[in-house]
Amino acid sequence: MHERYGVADDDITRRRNERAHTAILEATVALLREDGYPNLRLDAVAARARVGKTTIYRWWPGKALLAIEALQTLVDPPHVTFSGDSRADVRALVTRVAEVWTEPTVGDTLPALAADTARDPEARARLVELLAPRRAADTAVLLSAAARGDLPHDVDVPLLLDVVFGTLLFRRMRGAPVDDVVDELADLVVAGRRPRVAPAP
Amino acid sequence: MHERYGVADDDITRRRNERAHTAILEATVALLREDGYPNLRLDAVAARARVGKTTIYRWWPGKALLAIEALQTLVDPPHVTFSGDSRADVRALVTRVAEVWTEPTVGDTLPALAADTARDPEARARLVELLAPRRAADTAVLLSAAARGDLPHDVDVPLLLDVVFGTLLFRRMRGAPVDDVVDELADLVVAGRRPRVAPAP
DNA sequence: CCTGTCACGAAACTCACCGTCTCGTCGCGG
DNA sequence: CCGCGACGAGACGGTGAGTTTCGTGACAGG
Repeated sequence: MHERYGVADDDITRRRNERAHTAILEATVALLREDGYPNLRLDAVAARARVGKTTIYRWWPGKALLAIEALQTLVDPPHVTFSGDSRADVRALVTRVAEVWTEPTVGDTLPALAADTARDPEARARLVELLAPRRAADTAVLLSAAARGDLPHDVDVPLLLDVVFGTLLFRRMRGAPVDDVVDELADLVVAGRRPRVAPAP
Repeated sequence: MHERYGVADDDITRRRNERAHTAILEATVALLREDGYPNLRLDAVAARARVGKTTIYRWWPGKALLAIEALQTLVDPPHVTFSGDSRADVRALVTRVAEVWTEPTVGDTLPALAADTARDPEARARLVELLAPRRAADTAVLLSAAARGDLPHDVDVPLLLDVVFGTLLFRRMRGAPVDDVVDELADLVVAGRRPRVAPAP
């Protein structure tokens, strides 16, 4: 065949369309925020991005994968700083998670995507990848706390992260307040202290 | 008006159709299990239940509410027994939750419903109600453990339940094993013991 | 300067499914 | 025997996903 086909697909395909590419992702984020994933129409994305629907389908196989890539920027961890105080670091971690889940674009879209990709292992894998950078950053926080001796040396970090992510997401899903439990959750992680009800004022 | 309108709607409406009513719910459960919520077609429900689509829409406003009611029987708690041993009771609780979430009909459908009802507070309320009986039963378990002195007397029961439900559901959503963490989670609840990695065999 | 190529935007199109509507049937009470 | 109302079947309109078609403009090579 021709030699040009030897180059990576992305290099060939995406050279021309920087503008369209980012415009599509931005439009998707905006519409996810306004209408939610179930009401996201690709016609609307195309219209807002001033792009033909063709262009969208040239790069993404469908609605789900487009939404996943669009969420990436929102979910990626900001800068994670280490204070050296495990309690403070973990509390910051929990707060960051609460913020992401509370963001409507993420908190509502994520369960929708989980449902949409339930029967498509490949798409599901992509969805899990979406959280990978954040999980990596948060893993580092817990490992550093463990190294400092503030967590058991053989602590199951992934499971402990699931406790934080899962508890907050579940509260979001059932409409319970999320921000209110940050401290209790941080104490649970860092001290094994089970949550108490706030004393009467 | 006529006196017959004084009777509750259900009594009037549902007298005639016992058969159709249960057939619809059973068909919905079966199709949820086979195809998943996103692929659930009401035409298919009607066909399998040998019922006109009209009959479905006579009683349910749409797909979401029908699915919620169909899940009810699966989510309702079986018999909850108290052994008197808090650790054993809590472990049984966690196991029950893991079983429900693992059941594909529930574990896949619940996030989908959460997404579908994100912009409809009334439907969302119904969805939360779906879990109410189970939550009530599990609340009793934790309260009895607290009364026995095995949990702090002022323990935040709802939040602790969110930890159990949320952690397991989140693991299910991200494709991680659910059954494997039952013991660790039970220990977290009953002793504040943070999860450890299993020692090498 | 001309020409072929290729990605693009716009829009028409197909297909599937939701929710509604129509119609003929059947069971039940009067 | 008659009439009412719920029923099953299926046709219908509307909406949105994903595909196809077509005309345009940017760029490269001659």
